[in-house]
Amino acid sequence: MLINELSKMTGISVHTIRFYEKSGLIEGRRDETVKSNNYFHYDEETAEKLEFITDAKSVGFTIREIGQIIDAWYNNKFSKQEKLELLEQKLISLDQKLKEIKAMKKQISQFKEDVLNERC
Amino acid sequence: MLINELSKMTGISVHTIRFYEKSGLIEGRRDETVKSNNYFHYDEETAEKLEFITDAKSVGFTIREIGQIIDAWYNNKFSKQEKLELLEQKLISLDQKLKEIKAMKKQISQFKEDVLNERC
DNA sequence: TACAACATTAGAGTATAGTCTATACTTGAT
DNA sequence: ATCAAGTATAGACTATACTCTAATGTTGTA
Repeated sequence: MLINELSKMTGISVHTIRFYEKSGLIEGRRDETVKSNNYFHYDEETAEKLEFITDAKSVGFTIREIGQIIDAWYNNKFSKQEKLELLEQKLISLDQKLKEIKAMKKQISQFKEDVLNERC
Repeated sequence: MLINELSKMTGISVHTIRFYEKSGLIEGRRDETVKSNNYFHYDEETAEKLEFITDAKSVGFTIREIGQIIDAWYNNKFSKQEKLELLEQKLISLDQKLKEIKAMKKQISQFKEDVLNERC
């Protein structure tokens, strides 16, 4: 599919998709048999990656981190051992985030208590 | 205390503390009895706020959101009802983040499985 | 009194992650 | 053939959250 269809499928703007491509997160391929244009073609896997990017961004991963995770899964830039270590690190950082969020929930619940009881 | 002491106490740079002050998150007060300078003085509560800001940033709240939470707790810009609603909204958004992080953990665990079993 | 350390303000610079504009070419329906 | 809609590239612009510099004044200790 071309970029417009990919954009509609994923809800990510054409501009942003191009930005992700320049950032190395996804990669379209050109159809060498077509000489009249140099349009990029994208497959289902790219759509999957874009959905993953959306989810990964919302949990706070940066573009760079997301790129590493994608490389650890879809590509072969890393050895098996390197991939496993990288993914394990990300799992650890997610556990850390879980802890921080739970602590923040407690703090804000306490704020609510304080407001309810006119303690502030 | 003066800004340098506050900085050392909290581990936040003087520059960043000033940035937070300009952003309305904290507020020093001037000692009106001292005419020779216009130094700002900060209290323990400001140090607490800065610790809260650090925690709140790490769970992904923006400066604007953090400002609202601080206003809902330390100040009286909002009515009791408004404060409770704002804090409740933040609790809901934290629950949402928890869900997203748990889902992301599952996804990355699956990536790990795939790498282990050479499925990618 | 000298002077290093600290204070203030205004504004410039940086990094991240987009978002948009301009220019130019291609495609597909009428 | 025409023309709206789609595509590519380069680069400008924006928002957020810092981070730093310059200029200038103040404080406290030797």
